[in-house]
Amino acid sequence: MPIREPMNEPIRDGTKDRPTSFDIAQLAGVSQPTVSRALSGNPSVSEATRKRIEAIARQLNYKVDKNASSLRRRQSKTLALLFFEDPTPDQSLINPFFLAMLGSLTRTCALRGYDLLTSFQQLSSDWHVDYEDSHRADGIILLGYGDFEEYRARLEQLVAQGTHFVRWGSPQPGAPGTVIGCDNVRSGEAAAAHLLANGRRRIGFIGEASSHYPEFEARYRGACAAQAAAGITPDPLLQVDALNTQQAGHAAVHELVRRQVDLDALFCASDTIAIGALAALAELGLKVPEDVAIVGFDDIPAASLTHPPLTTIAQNYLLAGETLVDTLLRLIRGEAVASVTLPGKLVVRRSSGSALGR
Amino acid sequence: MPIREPMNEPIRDGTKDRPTSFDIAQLAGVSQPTVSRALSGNPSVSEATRKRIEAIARQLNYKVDKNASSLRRRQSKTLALLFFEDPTPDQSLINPFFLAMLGSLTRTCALRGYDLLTSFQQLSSDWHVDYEDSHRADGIILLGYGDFEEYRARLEQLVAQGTHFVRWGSPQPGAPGTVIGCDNVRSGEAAAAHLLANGRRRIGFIGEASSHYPEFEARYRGACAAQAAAGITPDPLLQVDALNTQQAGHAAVHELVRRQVDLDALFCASDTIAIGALAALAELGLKVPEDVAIVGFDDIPAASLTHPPLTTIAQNYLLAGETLVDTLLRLIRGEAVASVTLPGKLVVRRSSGSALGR
DNA sequence: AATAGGCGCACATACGTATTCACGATCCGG
DNA sequence: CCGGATCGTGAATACGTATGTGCGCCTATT
Repeated sequence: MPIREPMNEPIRDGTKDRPTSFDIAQLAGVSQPTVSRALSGNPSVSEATRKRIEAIARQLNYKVDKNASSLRRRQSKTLALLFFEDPTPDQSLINPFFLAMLGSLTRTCALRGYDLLTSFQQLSSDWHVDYEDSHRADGIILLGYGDFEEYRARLEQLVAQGTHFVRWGSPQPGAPGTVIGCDNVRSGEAAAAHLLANGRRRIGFIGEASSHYPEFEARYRGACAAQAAAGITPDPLLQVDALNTQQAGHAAVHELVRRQVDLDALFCASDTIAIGALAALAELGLKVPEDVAIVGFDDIPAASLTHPPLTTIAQNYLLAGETLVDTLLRLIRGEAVASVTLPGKLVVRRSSGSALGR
Repeated sequence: MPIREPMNEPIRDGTKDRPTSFDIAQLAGVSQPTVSRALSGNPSVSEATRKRIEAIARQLNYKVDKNASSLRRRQSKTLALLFFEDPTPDQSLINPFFLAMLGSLTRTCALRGYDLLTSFQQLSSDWHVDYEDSHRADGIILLGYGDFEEYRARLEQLVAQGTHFVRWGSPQPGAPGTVIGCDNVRSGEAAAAHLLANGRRRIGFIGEASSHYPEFEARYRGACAAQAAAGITPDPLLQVDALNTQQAGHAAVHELVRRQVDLDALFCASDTIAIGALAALAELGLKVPEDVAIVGFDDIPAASLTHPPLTTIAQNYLLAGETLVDTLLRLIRGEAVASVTLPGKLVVRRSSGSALGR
């Protein structure tokens, strides 16, 4: 027995339920499949019929049911965005750089006809949230996924499952999946080279040099390379580990003081860290840039507001978001994709001093 | 003819397709409905059967198909978040306060078992994006929807359609729908009272006093009330319209200079505006707070970084996000809800000077 | 005027899950 | 030892859209 007896006889009454393609079909005097084809631009529907159907659909404010459509089509036209946060004390603060990228991500998604599901995850949590397995999303974007080694197994599981995903990070040989990231090494080089050009010789680095944050480590490598090129051997005592928080930056400066090392510049692995460092230096009565020149990383909105304004490496978050989305879409379409490295750009402000040196 | 001949005979072969509840059913030796019941916690399934099914589901990494589930259940367990942006030149900058709220929103959604669809809309765009009509979301959260009068018709259409939505804004009598917002009037009062207590008598206001931004207008009303209570008649020349950008704040200060008005304090309708104003004052050689005391609004992260640090009204974005989500969920459940006004809190920093006055 | 071709549309069905209904088994009190 | 309640499960079907298949009609060709 057919579900709807005379096929086009609408069962739904005048209740507040949204109209379905059957309702449109009945009013247009066609079958339901024709409605579906007309609204999806299928050329096998005549222009006259299409116009008629479209008019009725608009009039009834008919919208294709996304669930039914996704179920049948076997694709959701939705991407999932997963922020992984560091376990910061304040649960609400998100890496400003990622927030800046968010605008670009949603906009690009919209332009490509995709919706974006946003979610925050604890690094520790079982993020087997499986957006793709449950057909909620066609692919996944991972942000802030710094703890690479620790979670490598999970990423490899995603790859094995055939899940479509891209992540923002540090492109590394052998890393599972597709990675979009800033050229951290070269940008680190540029930052250090800038400080060297300003006459600085004892350059400290605040940020994990371990592989916990591959990006930070790459920035440090670049800074070391620049110093080596200038004939300077980086002093390990000048490097302090720090998470990506102002507090950590603040504490790191005090750690350097405790070590009684001589330094005339600081390269901070992120602007957030640099802001904490600036505060600590101010408390200690050290002048920036006269006593200590500072360079940050990210060019977050607050970077131009610090005192003095922060010299930093700007990441192109507009391009970053676009690249993440478009790469993921290519992956979903089954095209071959490669990891992408985007350039960073030195933005000189007052915190790094003039070329005349200290 | 039944769709699947012997009901539990799986049609899908060993391809990379995800398993369905039929697959689980066959392996567990039960019917598909039992699998559905077991996994959704239906108590009419025996504990033994449930355990068996759960084990198999976990082993196969089975996930309920969200589309099929939503289609059948007629609810998506998803909320849509729509950011409405002012037409700022830089398409990428979002109101920092809203970004701060984003974390709270996603977290609250996750806790309540909901997904969050995020989208940016141009104020001008036809945002008949109809997330609820297409059954993509069960309800909608509107942020940054300041242009109240102009779009009132659209909001009323949403109400008429029975769409579930809440918006962040200024609770006003007769406003369509449910509104969650800060107590802008009282907060404006507090800001002005603070300046008055510090001996200021000529208090300027930067921000739309028209209804374009109802929130800004309410803040201005509060400030006027506080001055009136102190026996001061606010000078209309001391009020300058400004959009919510640094550029506008900057320009507003120059406008005040052009008007040659006497002023010893500025209450800015947002921190973003205040930051622009600070920059303009610095250019003009005016000292903050000695010459001009400043109070902002929002307490965005950058507020504590300005020079001098900005006195401002903090909005509790954690509570705000929670309230938005929970109110919307009550609306969806069909419960009666009322608009909510949340308190703002004065955060005193250096930009407003000491109690000793100018 | 007969036929080949194509165009436009209807029919049937698939997508995977949730829910209603009914039925058999078990349990209990009388 | 029997009737009714209770529990656990299977059968059937609904949710709304998209698509493969095939049929009728209209036009163009001989």
